Amino acid sequence: MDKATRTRPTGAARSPAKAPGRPRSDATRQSVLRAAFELLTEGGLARFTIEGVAARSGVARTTIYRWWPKKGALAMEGFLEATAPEIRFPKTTSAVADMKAQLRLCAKLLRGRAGRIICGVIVEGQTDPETIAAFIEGYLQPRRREARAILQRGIDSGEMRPDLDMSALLSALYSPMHLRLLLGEPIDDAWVDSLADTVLQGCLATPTAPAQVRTAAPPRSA
Amino acid sequence: MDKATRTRPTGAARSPAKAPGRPRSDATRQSVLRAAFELLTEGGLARFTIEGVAARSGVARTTIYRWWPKKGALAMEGFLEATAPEIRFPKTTSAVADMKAQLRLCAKLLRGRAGRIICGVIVEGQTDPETIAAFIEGYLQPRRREARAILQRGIDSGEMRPDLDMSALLSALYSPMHLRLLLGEPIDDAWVDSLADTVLQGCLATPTAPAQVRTAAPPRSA
Amino acid sequence: MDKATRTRPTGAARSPAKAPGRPRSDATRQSVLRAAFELLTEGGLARFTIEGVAARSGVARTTIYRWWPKKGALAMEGFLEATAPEIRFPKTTSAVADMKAQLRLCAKLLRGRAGRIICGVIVEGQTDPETIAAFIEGYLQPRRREARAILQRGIDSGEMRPDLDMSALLSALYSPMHLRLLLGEPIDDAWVDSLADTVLQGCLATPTAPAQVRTAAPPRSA
Amino acid sequence: MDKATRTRPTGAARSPAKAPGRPRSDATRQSVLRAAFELLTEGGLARFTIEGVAARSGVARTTIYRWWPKKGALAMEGFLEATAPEIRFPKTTSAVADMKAQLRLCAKLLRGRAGRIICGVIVEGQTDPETIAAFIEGYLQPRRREARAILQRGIDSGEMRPDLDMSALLSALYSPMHLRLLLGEPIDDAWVDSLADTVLQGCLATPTAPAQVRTAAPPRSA
DNA sequence: AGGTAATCGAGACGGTACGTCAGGTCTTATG
DNA sequence: CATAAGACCTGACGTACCGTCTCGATTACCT
Repeated sequence: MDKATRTRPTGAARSPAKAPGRPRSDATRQSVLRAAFELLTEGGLARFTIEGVAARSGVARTTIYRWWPKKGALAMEGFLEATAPEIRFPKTTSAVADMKAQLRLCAKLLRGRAGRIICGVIVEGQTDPETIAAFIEGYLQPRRREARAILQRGIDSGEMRPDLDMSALLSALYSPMHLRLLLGEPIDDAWVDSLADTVLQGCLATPTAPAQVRTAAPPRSA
Repeated sequence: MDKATRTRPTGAARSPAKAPGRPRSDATRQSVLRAAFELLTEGGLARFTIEGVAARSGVARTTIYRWWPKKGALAMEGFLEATAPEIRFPKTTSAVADMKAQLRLCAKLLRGRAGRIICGVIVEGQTDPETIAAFIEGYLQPRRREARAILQRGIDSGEMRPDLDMSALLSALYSPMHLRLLLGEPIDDAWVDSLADTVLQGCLATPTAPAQVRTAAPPRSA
Repeated sequence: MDKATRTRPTGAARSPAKAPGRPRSDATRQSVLRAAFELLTEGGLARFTIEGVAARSGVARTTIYRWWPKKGALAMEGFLEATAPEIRFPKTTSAVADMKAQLRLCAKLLRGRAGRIICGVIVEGQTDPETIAAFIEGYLQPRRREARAILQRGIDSGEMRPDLDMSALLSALYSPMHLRLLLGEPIDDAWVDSLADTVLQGCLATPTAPAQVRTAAPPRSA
Repeated sequence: MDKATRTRPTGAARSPAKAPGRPRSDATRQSVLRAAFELLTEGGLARFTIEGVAARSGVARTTIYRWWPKKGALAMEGFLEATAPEIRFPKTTSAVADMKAQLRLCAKLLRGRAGRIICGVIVEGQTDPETIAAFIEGYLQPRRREARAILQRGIDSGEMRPDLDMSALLSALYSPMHLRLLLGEPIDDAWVDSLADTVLQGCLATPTAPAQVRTAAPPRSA
């Protein structure tokens, strides 16, 4: 975010040294993020409080405020820190199959601890635009980019229509599960699959009988 | 909602009946709900506070707590009170046209003051399941019911496939705009239309060339 | 001070009832004042902190702020509450004797716990004029009034000059011990006596040899 | 004061001596003292804060802490630095006249910026004995010494009684104006004069009618 | 010239207290 | 009973300074 900027003012400068005063303690940063993540995960939002994070992390409140002036920023960073490694993208077969695989992966993420945090981030975002921006930028966009790539491969291979409205399509695929998350409704794989089928069914180059769509799209063959 | 029940636990008597003590003042109720709605609308969430509502409505805090023990309940009730009349359902031509009309109507609602409130309700709902339930029950369900009816008419008339997964379809159509609302992204009619086109395109009984879908579906004719 | 005003807005109204809501708890008030007094007495100034008072008294910080928006006000009121009964005025013989008696009494007060508090009040007063005013009004004035009466009796009886500049005289008699208090210097009775002798020696109607003043002035007799 | 000692623990050598490391920057010292003085003068105590001094002087906080571990020490040194030159002692006529002249001079000082600082020093002194000591040593004592000299001259010339209790007398003359300062009461020359008259009236070798004292003491004549 | 030893600036960090805001609960009196 | 008014406790907020600490960059003197 901007701590990076703070730590290393000149983005370019790869010179190892530069910061004047005492260097920022990474241990402190880690421990704050971890505490934030845990609290958000356990008590979810209600328990997620700067005081709480300070208490659990053993870091002074003031220090937290120094680096994360907004609670949302803290939540978001804690989230990214903790879930970044979890984001694995699927291999490749047909575009539809890949798409569904990624959706299932995403659903799994939402079902887990990360789901609670996303709710927290969105809630915080209601009061602070920057948090929302960070969320979109740091979480949604990457996923959309990847999904876009998958779809593009589908178009290129002739599996999918070339006139897809990608933006709309991605919304139709990803929004529902996030809204469900916020509404506390379950997000199981079956549901995700049926959504994907329903939405993708009109996107194939060769419109097929509904039943067929269910079993992944046959390339251009037929 | 349930204040009726609370005021007069003697289920049977809905007649003008005799209440033991001083009867609940409707003026008070109204003024609280109006204040809540205004605050939520103006300051949105940050300003929406029991204290604030009490101050603006001129009602004692205690009284508010008595009737709306959860902030979410207050928000939700204020929301319904104020927006119920605004919910107009579209006439009828083709199912697709009706669907798009309703989606646009809904989008308009979200763009307006009601949008702010919905965010508030969802946020409150994160801490209080009852609020979420009330939201789903009182706002989402009616809309879905109506949409379902539209789609059913489409199926019955042969305009749409008979094997639609309605639930998934409705999610695909309605969730994206609500998520956009929460993310602070604009919800204009053009976007809504392109979403509807994208999603509905695979739902027609007679798969059409993409361009054709754009101009509303021709009934069964061709 | 003004809590009185707050509790009973209409000064005149001695009618037993009037305050709307829940009446102020006197237990709370007492316990805050006591805690304040103790802290001031023990740790003197450094330890005298709203948080500390709250902790020791078991009263919520907010409640303290409600009634004593300035720390000085709290110190002052605690001081008066606790020392009011201690202020005993001397009997009567000759004016000079009475005067010295009162001075000794005052010195004793300053030597005790009250001394610490007076320092606190004066310190707080440096930032808040109202505190200083309360101190002058509530502590200094009463003492001066009494001293004035003593001197007046002395004049009436012919013991003292009729042309005394009372104001200056009182300053000369009372200020030194208060300044000593602030400077942490001891205030023993011998010192007080020698001061009184020195200052009063020029105030007698019949100027006497220095030594004679020491043994209190003989009324008009000689 | 003692920074010398601190800088060069090798007590003996006050000669240009050998300092191992980088010598202390006098520019820094000056600028800190000036900033301290200004802040104390302008905002009086509330604004007088190490951070503030650092900010205004452009000197690092650490550096300030190194040389003035107590805020009081800083205040005191800044005070002396800035007011030392202002301390002018009166010439000579009669002892009483000299005395009054010096009192007026002192009053003038207290009325000015120095007054604010003295308050600050005394306040700080409440928490730190060294500050009080420095204040007494560096400010009060010099004045008292001079006053003592004046009175001694008066005694020697026969103008004043030889049995004066100097210590008490000085207290009676100097304390009142300092206490007034702390209480925020005005210290005008007229008031100072009347105090001096009242107190000194009993100190003359030849007791006089009150009116006469008012117009300065007649040397030895009568 | 290099080493040693100090000052000085910059800033992170853990703390304490501040004063405020909101949430809830309670105690009274009145309608 | 429902209301209004308000006292009270709780918990968190965000801020201001404090005093300590770690760095690196100077700036001397002393080999």
